[in-house]
Amino acid sequence: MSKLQPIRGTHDLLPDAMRRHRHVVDAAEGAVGRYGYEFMATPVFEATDVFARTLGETSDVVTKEMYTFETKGGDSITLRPENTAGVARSVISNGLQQNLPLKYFYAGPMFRHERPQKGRQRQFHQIGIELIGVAQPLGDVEVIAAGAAVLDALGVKDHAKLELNTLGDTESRAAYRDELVAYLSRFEADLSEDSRRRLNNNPLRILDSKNVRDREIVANAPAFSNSLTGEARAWFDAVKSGLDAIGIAYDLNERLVRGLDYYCHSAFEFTTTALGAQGALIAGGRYDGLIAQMGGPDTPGVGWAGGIERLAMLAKGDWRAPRPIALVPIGAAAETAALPLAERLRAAGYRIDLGFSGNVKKRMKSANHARARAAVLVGNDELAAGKATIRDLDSGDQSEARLESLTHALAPFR
RNA sequence: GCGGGUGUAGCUCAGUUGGUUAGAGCGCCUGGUUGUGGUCCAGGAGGCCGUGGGUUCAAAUCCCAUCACUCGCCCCA
Repeated sequence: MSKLQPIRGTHDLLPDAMRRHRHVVDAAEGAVGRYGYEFMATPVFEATDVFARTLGETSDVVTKEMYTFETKGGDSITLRPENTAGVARSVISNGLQQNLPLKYFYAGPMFRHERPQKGRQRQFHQIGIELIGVAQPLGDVEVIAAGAAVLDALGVKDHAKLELNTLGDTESRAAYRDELVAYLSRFEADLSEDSRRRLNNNPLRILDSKNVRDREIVANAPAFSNSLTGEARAWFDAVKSGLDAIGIAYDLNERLVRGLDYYCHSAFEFTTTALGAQGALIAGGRYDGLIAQMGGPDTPGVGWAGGIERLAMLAKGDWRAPRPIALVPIGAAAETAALPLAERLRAAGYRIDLGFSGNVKKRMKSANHARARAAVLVGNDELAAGKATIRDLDSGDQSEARLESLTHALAPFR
């Protein structure tokens, strides 16, 4: 094992892994493209404020997981831990509220300083979509449907189930928060340390605690659904009936919460049990308050993000490298002729392997290693006759073809 | 940040109660084949046994520390 290792929590994407990775991105782009979402990208780093203010000063991501640096000019910048804040910033920066609704798809690296685990890295990659400027429950439905379509395209639908909850509107949440804090305060001494801390700054998160004692206490907590305003309830009902109408099954989960203030109405996760502790494949929700909170015009939004590595581990497909055709020159004269011949075949769309050195045996061996479909042998005999020998490397059959008509003769091996 | 497991060849792994030149399979290289791959045969290269310290006549093996990976907690995608 070499001493020179990548930074903890980061991984190289060698071609085998990269093809798998690309497949997730391409399949997702295709799926959400049918809903009108277009590929875009924001910078990998942003001013620290973009994340610190929007993700909530108390969230784990902000308090202990961000990669934050000071620039030579003295500004604080942060490697993005997620992409929604960056998209929101972009909407404001570019004055995009003039073109609503916006439908964006993104894919790229995110950075969180967490303890690495299976399906959890410090540099990881997400795909995601954002629907900005739609203040109707139908927006939530479409976003969720697009997520389901991505899972379907990747062949992982069977591994995933959709969990759904509502966080209501601001009024509902404030009312519930008071009620919940009142209830939990009676058990403050019994709560876990984490949950006691959350009691002040993030009480909804306690509903999500995995601590056994916390769960017992939470089991009898007042239900959020009772605090919903009529408007919030109607919104949620509309989302549910929209999903029903297109046959997307979901499990209601009142424990599914988001700790961040700007989240409202729909919160959802496509989860799996196939990846150990890392259950979330795609997670998202509505964030109507976000853009306004960042200083932009009051603009609603809803979206989700999915972990590419997690999806790639479950995705079904064939990731082998595409098969080339090997061009095998024999002798000095043939080597000279091979280079322009290779270029001509490449220009015609063929994937041509032309080795840099080696005798026939060596070149044939590496052709086999590259899983080439065919080898094109060109030696003095062939050159003199203006021909090439084509060997089918699967069957071993050989035939001859005139050099001028090679692009046609190789068609079966394309 | 907290707990458990694991670190031996490029990869997957053996390695006895501590004992002499640390092994296998796969992969890689060379040859058997001067213009023909896959199969077969023969040969070869490649290891500071994760790193540092300790115990011992002697450490891949026992002890301590450290780093990395991994599983779980936490958090999330």
